[in-house]
Amino acid sequence: MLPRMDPSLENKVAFFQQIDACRNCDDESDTLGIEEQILRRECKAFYAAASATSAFSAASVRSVASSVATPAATSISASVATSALPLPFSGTKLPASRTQRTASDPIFKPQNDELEIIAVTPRDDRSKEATTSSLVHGVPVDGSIIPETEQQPNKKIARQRTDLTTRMLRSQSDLVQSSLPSISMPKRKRTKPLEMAPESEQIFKQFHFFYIPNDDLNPARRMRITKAQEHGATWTRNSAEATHVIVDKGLSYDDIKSFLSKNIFPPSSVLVNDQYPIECLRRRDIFDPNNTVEKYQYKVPGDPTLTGEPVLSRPSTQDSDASQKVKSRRDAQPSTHATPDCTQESSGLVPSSHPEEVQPPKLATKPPKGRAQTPVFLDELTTCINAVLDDPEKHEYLDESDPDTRDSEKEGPSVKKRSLRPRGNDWNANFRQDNFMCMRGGTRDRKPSGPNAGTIKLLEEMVDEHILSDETWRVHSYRKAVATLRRQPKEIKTAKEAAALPNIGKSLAGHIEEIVSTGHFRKLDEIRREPSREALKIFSNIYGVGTPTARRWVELGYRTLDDLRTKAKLSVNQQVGVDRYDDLLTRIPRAEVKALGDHVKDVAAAIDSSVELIIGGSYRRGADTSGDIDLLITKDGTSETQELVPFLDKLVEILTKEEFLTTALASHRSDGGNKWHGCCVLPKAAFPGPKKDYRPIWRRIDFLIVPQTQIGAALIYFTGNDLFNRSMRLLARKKKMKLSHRGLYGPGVDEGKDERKIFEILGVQWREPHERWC
DNA sequence: CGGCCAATACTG
DNA sequence: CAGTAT
DNA sequence: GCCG
Repeated sequence: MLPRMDPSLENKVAFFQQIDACRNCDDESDTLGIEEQILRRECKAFYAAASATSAFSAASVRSVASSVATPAATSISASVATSALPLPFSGTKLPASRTQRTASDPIFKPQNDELEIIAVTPRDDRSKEATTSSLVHGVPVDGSIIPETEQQPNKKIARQRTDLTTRMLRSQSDLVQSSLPSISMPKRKRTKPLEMAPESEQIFKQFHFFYIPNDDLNPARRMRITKAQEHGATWTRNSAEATHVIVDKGLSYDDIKSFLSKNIFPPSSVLVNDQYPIECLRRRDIFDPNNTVEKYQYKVPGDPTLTGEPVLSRPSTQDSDASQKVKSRRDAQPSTHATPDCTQESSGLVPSSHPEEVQPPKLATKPPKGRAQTPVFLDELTTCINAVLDDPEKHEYLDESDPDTRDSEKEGPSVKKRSLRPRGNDWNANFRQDNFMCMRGGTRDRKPSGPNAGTIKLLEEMVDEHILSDETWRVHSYRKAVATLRRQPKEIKTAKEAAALPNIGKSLAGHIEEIVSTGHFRKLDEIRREPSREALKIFSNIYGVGTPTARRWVELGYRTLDDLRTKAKLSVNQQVGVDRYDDLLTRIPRAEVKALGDHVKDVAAAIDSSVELIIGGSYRRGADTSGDIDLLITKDGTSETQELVPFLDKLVEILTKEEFLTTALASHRSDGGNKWHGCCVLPKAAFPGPKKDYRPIWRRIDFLIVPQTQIGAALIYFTGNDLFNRSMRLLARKKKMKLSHRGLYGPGVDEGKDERKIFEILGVQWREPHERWC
């Protein structure tokens, strides 16, 4: 699944780049624990009064915290509030996308949406999904499980919220009294006068920061406010003139939405967390918080614009579940769950009813300097696993220690900031005309811009070569270096300059200087000169062939696929890989993935209408094209894989018989065997164009049977992306737990059914499938 | 120096 | 067990 | 390859 999503070399490169980015996540994940703890501690303190029971187990605290972010009970009202929000967030996606996509889909299956299934978060099918989601992944999921967890927490939340509201209002009223928007500070005992930073560092000049809570009672916040003021910011208590709304750590969107809706904030204002100003200072630049690859780093937890979904449906936990699950809609229909409203075409509603909010195209970046003035909605693209990504050091400075140190901390340890390239899923591009670089309908795109674009380009090409050479760690280092380079605001010209940057050592620094000064990268040119290189690339793209085998063949003198066909001894799988070389390397349009999935679902329903099929992989993440199709098969009430084996056998048998499946690549499902790998082709009947033009393209397809008790973990695993998975697993390990496709295990922990709970237990903020691109 | 990009399952 | 794939 |  994940790995194969990018058969082509180019894609591989991109893939690795992503990995790199995620790696950071991983790195940071270590610290996540700390961060989390700090956050929770603060959160707890903040809501102290509200908390009835003081003695919470760590787990309890965690769940409370997470539920705070997504109280189900408030889902409906939340949506309303959200829609009414004056704040323009980025990313909200337009409704139109669905229609567009569908319409343009070449392989659209005319058949009704009957067997809906895919729970995915694809915006295209959003409406449907929402409707069907009721069943959700598993289980009584929505219905039973979630409710429980939410129930309790909600009450607390309510209390907390009240408190918060009070505080916010309080400051608000203060404001009224002292109409002085700017410089006047609340009556705060200012220990020390502001020590204004030099003019050159007054990066916040002309910006008005509105804090939530808008007071400086909290020492940490006071420091942040002071710091901001020293750099030119105006602390405003008038929401109407706010350019930035800075939300304290520990507060989720749900906590503040009612406040937001009760006050007027200019549509151009930006909603960010308390980390944003700090990062601006560090970078000495007002960058677009939505355009950082830091994923959610500067967003408020639960900010509807985070998810790519329409604001409308965002809120409840329920819908999130909905998005993940798939259901066989025929029966699902009646399903339940309330909130028909939400489910009700979010896509349709959103557009028409609240086009405005959704609208604000570019507000994230402030008017003045932001050099990275990319449209806000970009943030969706850059979304990633941020679960794991906070820079601990920074936080620590902020929260508990001397704020000054953070400034000095500029370069050093801050390796984290990585700017991911704007991944372009065309849906993002489509849904608004003012798009830009996201052209590309295939996969990720590369960003040629930037002061170091030229250098980056060559380094990335070298990465490709190193990948082929199987120099894993070198690739790793290059990627990190490229990431660092990518976020440099100025061109790095000398080795000295380069070496001063994190992740760039002596060696790479030299290469960088060479590239900048000569325009060439000799090592790259040399490697490229090797005639065997091309063959190596071709061979390693064959299914079933890795770099060792590819290299071996090259050494044997083979150079073309024909050489292999005639001279090499191929394994069964490799034979298929060679025979269908082009097919298997061809990306699968989203529409086809759906069509293929629908077909399987139809057959599956005929065998056993109670099984559920969920298309995972990149499709579930909303990708425009996929490298293969991953189908998760589960059924209510199952607790062991075995229980589904008969079904899988039957399914494969039928699909093979009707020639949907063309070949099996791995099917030994002896004991724990829980999967089937093979190839399939879209039935001619489903081909949209003239039948004579129909040409079956073999597609890689995987079936994975999963007992309902493990569907949550399986969904995580099969949704990826791999980087995301790795960071999750790493995090689990750091927390003395183990995460696999079967579940999350650890002392007192054994969760496999509920995807969301796994996130919770790990202390990772929930991320919709489409937010799991790293 | 050793770690860094995991955790497993199937093929041969 | 090495290699490949997920 | 970089980092600790």
